[in-house]
Amino acid sequence: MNKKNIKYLTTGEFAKLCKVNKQTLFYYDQIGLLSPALKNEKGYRFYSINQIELFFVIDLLKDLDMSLNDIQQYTQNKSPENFLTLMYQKKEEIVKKRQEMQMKEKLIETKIALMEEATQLDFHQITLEHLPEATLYLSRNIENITGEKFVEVITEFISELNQLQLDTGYPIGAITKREQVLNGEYTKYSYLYIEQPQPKEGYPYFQAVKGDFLIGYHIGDDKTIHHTYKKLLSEMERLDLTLGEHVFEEYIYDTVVMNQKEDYVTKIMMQVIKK
Amino acid sequence: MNKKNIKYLTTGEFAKLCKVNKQTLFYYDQIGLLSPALKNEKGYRFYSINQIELFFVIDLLKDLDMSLNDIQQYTQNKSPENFLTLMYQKKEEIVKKRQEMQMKEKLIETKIALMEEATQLDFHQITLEHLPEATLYLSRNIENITGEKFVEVITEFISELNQLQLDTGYPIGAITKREQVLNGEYTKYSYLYIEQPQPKEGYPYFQAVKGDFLIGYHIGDDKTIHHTYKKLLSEMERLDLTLGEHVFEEYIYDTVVMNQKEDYVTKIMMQVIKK
DNA sequence: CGTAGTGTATATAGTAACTATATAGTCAAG
DNA sequence: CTTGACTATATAGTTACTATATACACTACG
Repeated sequence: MNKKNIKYLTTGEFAKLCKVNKQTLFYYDQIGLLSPALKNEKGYRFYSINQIELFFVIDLLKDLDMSLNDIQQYTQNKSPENFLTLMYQKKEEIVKKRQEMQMKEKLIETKIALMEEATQLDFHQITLEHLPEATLYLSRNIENITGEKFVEVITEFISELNQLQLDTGYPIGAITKREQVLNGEYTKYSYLYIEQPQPKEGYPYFQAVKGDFLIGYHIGDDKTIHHTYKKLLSEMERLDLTLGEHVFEEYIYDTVVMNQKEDYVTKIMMQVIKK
Repeated sequence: MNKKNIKYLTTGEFAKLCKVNKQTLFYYDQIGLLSPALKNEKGYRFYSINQIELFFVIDLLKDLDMSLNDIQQYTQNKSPENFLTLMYQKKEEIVKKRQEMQMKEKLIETKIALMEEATQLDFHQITLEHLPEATLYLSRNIENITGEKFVEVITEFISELNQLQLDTGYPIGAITKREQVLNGEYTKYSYLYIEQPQPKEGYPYFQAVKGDFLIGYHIGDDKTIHHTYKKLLSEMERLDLTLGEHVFEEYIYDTVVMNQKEDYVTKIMMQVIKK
């Protein structure tokens, strides 16, 4: 900003230039963050035009989640060197933030795709489908685990998702082994999982076997899920199929889109082998 | 989120899972945004594990600058359709936000580059340089303009920069015509400008004539800039050059990095023609 | 020259979304 | 049966404004 500094701006004018409330400028003056170049004997504030540049920098820093207090640390120690240090630091932060934003964009896209898909489904239909290979990120084994330990495992699992940026927007599901299912222990899960459509290298993934799945939907509380399992198992027999290694369970509709447990929908995917 | 819903989490456990303060969950319960699945007779809260998914969605929406109040509008009208509508809307917003972030990343890069360059300069040196063609975005003419009108023009100019996303991080400079400079009216500027390294199509730009420039730096208040102009003009004569069409002025160090006007540095670029 | 209308100022209170603190009740382990 | 770690509520404090009330100033018109 530059030139014609003959002319000073009143608080109102400067506020308009900055696109902020006049009160905000009073506040900035009060806390000593950005004071007008001049004050006349009546207490009227006058800002020089080039102060807009400083305001823009303050606004930028604010946008990068810097507190006014921290910004003031800089404005009270202005220098080309300190400015450079600050900018280098903020550069790093903004790059990280942009990447996070891109992740979240993807996440929203996935949520949209999943929900669009869900609205097309007939939850009363049982289908036999061939699923292509998918990569799953697994939790620790949770087969024989106490309540307390379970909280620990799931906290760890979710921490990992955040740390390794594996939260793709796909639902967190649960895997049961054939053994338990044949025993009627439908909710004795072995692992939690989340699908990784673009798996990163170097993490311990579980490569889900591609293959044939008998897919059905359970409407309602998990407590009654055995009904749906029984229906699926009898359909399996009817189609002359045998149960494969694993069963996958994930929520289609959960607390995010429904108010009552009665309206939740769980997708059950039974791995099957054609005799 | 899923499974093993046999086990409920206490407020402390759930807070850890969500990576927030316990107080925040009390607060969310209080305002009715996210209440625990259960409360026992002693008032103890118990969250079901799948409530983490709802928390994550709330957290995502918050991250996209949605107020808790607005989020509550959704949570009180949950449905797959409303969720989709919301997500489509937020998708648009996040795309816009990501683009703004990318602009700001560029802006910071430019500020760093300019400041690094500045720290290398010898402000007492007058140099003759050949500058490549640069594209400038210009303000309205400000040659014979009253103080009031000037505020109007500059406000308009800055609004345009924001609206058309032309704030590249380069300084706002001022152009003077040969006529005024020869008359000794060094601060009778004709236009404000900002450099556009990657000019977009379809805007009325001023294509800066590439050519030879005599470049000097003024240290101190603009009020004394005539001294530097005189030095530059006499150096021009010494080198047997004639003044070209325009003179460009921009701040190298201003209120952003310096406290006093005495420390400001202005770069003066005089277009010259070799005889 | 007085007054209406707009502008400026200060002071104070209110807002959102927490965060911290104080006080008290609960529970499980030794 | 007491200690220590948890739970709860209630209240006050925080940040970065935003709104409101009141008073003074400046300008333009009749």
